[in-house]
Amino acid sequence: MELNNPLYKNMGAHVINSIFTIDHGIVKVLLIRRKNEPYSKMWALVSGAMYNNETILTAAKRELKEKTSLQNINLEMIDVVDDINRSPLLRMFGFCFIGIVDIDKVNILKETKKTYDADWFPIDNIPNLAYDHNRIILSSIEKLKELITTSSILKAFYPNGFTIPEIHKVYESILKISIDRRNFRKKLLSSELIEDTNHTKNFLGKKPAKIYVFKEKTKNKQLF
Amino acid sequence: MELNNPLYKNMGAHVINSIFTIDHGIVKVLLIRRKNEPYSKMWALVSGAMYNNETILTAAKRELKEKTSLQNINLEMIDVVDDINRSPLLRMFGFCFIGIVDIDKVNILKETKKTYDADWFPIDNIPNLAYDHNRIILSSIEKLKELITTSSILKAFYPNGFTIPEIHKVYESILKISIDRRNFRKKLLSSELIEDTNHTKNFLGKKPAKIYVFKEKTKNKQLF
DNA sequence: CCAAAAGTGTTATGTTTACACCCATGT
DNA sequence: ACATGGGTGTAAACATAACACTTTTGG
Repeated sequence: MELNNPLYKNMGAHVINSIFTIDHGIVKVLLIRRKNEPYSKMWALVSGAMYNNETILTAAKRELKEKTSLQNINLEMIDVVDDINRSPLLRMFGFCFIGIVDIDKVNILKETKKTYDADWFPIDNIPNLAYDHNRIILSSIEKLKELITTSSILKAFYPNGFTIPEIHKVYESILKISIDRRNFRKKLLSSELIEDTNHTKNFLGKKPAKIYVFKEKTKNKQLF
Repeated sequence: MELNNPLYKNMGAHVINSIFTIDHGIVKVLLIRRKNEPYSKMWALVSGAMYNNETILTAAKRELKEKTSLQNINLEMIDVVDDINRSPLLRMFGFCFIGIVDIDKVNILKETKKTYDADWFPIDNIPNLAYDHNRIILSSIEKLKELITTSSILKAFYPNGFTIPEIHKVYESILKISIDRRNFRKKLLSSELIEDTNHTKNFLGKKPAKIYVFKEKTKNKQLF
């Protein structure tokens, strides 16, 4: 490779996180409001420029932490965007990630050095976003549906285990379908993706529900 | 983004193509022998450095054409590798693509400005490769299996249509399983991924076989 | 003892597997 | 006419879908 050829270098990269949650049955995505140019004051996915001495995943986690304080979130790369003019400043790749968090267990920073605000938006009601994030959030929503049926992206969402009725609602919210309770339970159990923990979770005035966890190995079986 | 920060730029990218074919039932991958440093004289996947004024896919196709003369091949990005030191010269992303061609319909250039040789290697017998291509070819083989069961990557392999017995052998070769002829036909037909062309293909001394084509829309249904 | 949600079983329906015979062609 | 591989149908096994009752808890 002729390193003196300027065509071979002078590139940079963004990392762009679509962080989802489920809030009372509504699927929501985390957005931040930018302070800096370009696209100052606009809402955007949790994103930023990557350093050339870190890995892509490290950059994604760093940006997420810097702009929202979220840590230890499982992120999965789902796409690379590379329109030549997608950034007005420099040729920038966009590495897109997806993650899912429990809204009740996280506390989002409202303002940071580079952001004015941060909030959860229902995926049916997303404001106009900076860069090419309008397109990216749409493909992330599609990918979320795909991931939930073939892999257990939900493992990260329920690190301490989950009950089957809980996760049932999550599937219904994301896929926008309704699934028979009893058949859902049977399918999930027979998939061998989850296992019983011998613990139960109590809900007020209701029969306690068994707590399950995702097994380590993912078999990549299509569920729905 | 503070453009004067050197951490934000000075990156480059490789495009790395795993081109597969099926030669008399054996799955093979296309390798080239490098002329230039680094890794001069070593075998490698069909790859090269991307220009900062082209898209990633354009770069992948350009490299494929420059080093093998192959054109109009359908390429799909399957992975991004980003170890910080994967290239000794510069921070380089590696964008990995997969493609599949019909060995009887292509003619590979043996030598180019940047390559000494090019050849097809059975995937069970691959020489030591340049860069991190040993790892990449392994994940490409796994991805090939995955793609063949969920999408019709074979569409590009059979642009003029195929017969069911032909494609049946391809599935068996790649997945290394045996599938009942009659059930294979039924599953593929009922998947609605393919349609009859009302043409037939003659084989010497055998009953002519119907020619099918893949439909445009891919439904992403898991077949096996 | 009542309401609310968790947990279980059974039958019907659809899908996949296993398997055997007939058909069109070139020699 | 026969050898070779293409094309079709059917019954058994298995998986999925539809559906109703019992259990545990807090109030």
